[in-house]
Amino acid sequence: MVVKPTIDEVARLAGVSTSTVSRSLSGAGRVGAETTRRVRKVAQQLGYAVSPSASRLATGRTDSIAVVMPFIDRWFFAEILAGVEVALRGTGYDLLLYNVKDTESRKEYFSSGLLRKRVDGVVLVTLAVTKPEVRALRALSIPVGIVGARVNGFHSVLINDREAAAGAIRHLINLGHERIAIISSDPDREMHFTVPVERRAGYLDALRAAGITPDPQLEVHADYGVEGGEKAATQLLGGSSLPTAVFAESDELAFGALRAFRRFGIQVPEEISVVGFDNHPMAEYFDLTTVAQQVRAQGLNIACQVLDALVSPAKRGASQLEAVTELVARATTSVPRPKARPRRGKDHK
Amino acid sequence: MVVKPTIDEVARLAGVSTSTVSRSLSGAGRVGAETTRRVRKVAQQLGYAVSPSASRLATGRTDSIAVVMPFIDRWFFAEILAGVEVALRGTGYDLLLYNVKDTESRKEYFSSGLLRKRVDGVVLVTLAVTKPEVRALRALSIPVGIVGARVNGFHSVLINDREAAAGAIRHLINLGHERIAIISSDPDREMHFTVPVERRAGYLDALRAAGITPDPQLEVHADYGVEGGEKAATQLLGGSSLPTAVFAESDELAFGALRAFRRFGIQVPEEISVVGFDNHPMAEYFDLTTVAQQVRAQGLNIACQVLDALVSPAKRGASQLEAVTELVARATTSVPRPKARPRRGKDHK
DNA sequence: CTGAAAGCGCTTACAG
DNA sequence: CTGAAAGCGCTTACAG
Repeated sequence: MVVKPTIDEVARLAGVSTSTVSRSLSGAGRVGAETTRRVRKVAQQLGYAVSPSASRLATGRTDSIAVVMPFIDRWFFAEILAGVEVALRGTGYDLLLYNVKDTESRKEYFSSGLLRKRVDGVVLVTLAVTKPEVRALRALSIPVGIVGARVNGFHSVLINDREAAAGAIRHLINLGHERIAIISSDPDREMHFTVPVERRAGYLDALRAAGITPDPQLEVHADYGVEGGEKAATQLLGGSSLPTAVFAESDELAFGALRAFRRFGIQVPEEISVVGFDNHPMAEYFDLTTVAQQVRAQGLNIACQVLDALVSPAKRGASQLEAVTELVARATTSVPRPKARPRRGKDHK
Repeated sequence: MVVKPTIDEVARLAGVSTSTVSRSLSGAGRVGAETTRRVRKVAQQLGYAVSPSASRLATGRTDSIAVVMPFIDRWFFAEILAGVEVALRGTGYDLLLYNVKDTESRKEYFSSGLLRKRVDGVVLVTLAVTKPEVRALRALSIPVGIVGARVNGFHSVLINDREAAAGAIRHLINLGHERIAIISSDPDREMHFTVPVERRAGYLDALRAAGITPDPQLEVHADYGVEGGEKAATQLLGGSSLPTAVFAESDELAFGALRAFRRFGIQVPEEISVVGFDNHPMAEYFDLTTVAQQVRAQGLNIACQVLDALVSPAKRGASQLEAVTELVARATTSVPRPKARPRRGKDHK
């Protein structure tokens, strides 16, 4: 009825003090059951809602969690966000979304203390935070969770990118491949993501462990997304000696590679094997062999860690979790074709 | 330095009153340039940040915008969200993300006045709000924007789904198709999305306008996503008479259909044409003919409308915008194969 | 241009 | 179990 019912209205109509109204509504206990019921009913009828601002000022809490990520419309990030949201739902915490892209906006973002007094906890997604940023975050003295990296004192969840990538390569090696190419995103980007670095390291690890000398010619960089993968794969095809298998840093790059191969009439997996990473929803569509990780679960997990730290600040030790990965062998990988005479340099040219 | 610098500290060190500190920091003017500079410097050194809660309580504003959507990890929604975020960035408004799924949580959500006193504006994404929900939103008396629907008094941005779908069908009809199937998502879902209804209506419009009698046999429903499309297309193939073209309500469904056809050895577009809707990033990959819409731009747009209403509440008339769509003809559509004798019922059986 | 003071709407010791 | 009152940290008329 009333446009802006106040706590005093409720108190008056319920015949109690505002203190009692507050206690009844917050369920803080120590209020008679009958009184509580009456107050709640009046509040309901009036459509009274506690003012979050006032409540926050009085308690010092913000009941909000910030999710900070460099992208929000890329599959991985949207998935993480969805996981965090699920964890927060029903807890009473609001989810504040922040997008920080370039290094510049990040600097401003973290140093300006934008987060200060604004949230009770932070979830960072795949942000390779710099030293000063870590310091700024620590100064907030609130729980910080981070997906895809490990930082001392922060909660974290991540996969072992390096080992998982190595596993993918071993899968190829076990099949008999020796000339294995890698399509990875450019690590020299401003964001300093660790994924390209780690997955490439795993690639090298596995090769070396098998006594295979990595061939720099078989390494190509790609821009983000399917088109990037297609371009990179095409570049690979232009090289002086062709690989028998390709490891793409992400499924999206792998999809692009598949397209390039199809376009050039190269049979997968007969002529070339392809393995991706992530188990993107479309991976099954393409029957792509890949390394599966549970992205959404990671989002859920990190949010739970932060929430938990908020509830019981006692346990000072920030938990560091590792999410499992699993090689999913599908139809884009097989044994290399039996020592086919290299067609090129023989029949033509 | 200080863990929790207060405004009084700043005032003392700057040798002014807290009022002046407040005015200097908010840039509300009427403060000497020199004073402002000094105050700002002190605040900076102390690492002082205004408390949003206190500020909000004092001003009555929340400087926050809520984005409410039924999904957050689906392409369309993530894209909208990204657009909204871009619009909000740098404006000082926080972006609160809410996910309401089933009807039940929605009822609770809107009626409980969770939004009340919590945000200055709301963006609803593809939520076919019910009458009571509209009422609850109106009662908030804050600007409301809605993507994908039109509601009296609310700002909106949407595409003409019906007409755009009809355009896609006309494209097929112009090519010579008459037996055109439709794969649409089930409109009887709890969320009451209008998209399936509208796009199907456009499909029927175009058929009728061309004097083609719609064949219920050519209508199939699909679950969300690629797999849903694949299943639906397969179902279509099992029908008694085959279509020469298929219109999928979304590109994702179309991708699934493409896969089904490939799996059954049916050539696209030679044997069957396929047209999707959305121009999903992967549409180009599949060379899919589709109806393009600018999703991110719609998110940006609706946020701008809401922001604008916040700045100048004078203009009471909520703006209703229509985003343009465009048929992108690619390689999955062509003229139907020349009156091939229906193979089935002749050679076998 | 600047300051003293009231007030925003809650929560929470402190008494009872 | 309940109430009166202080206080959370700002902003903003109101005076000057």
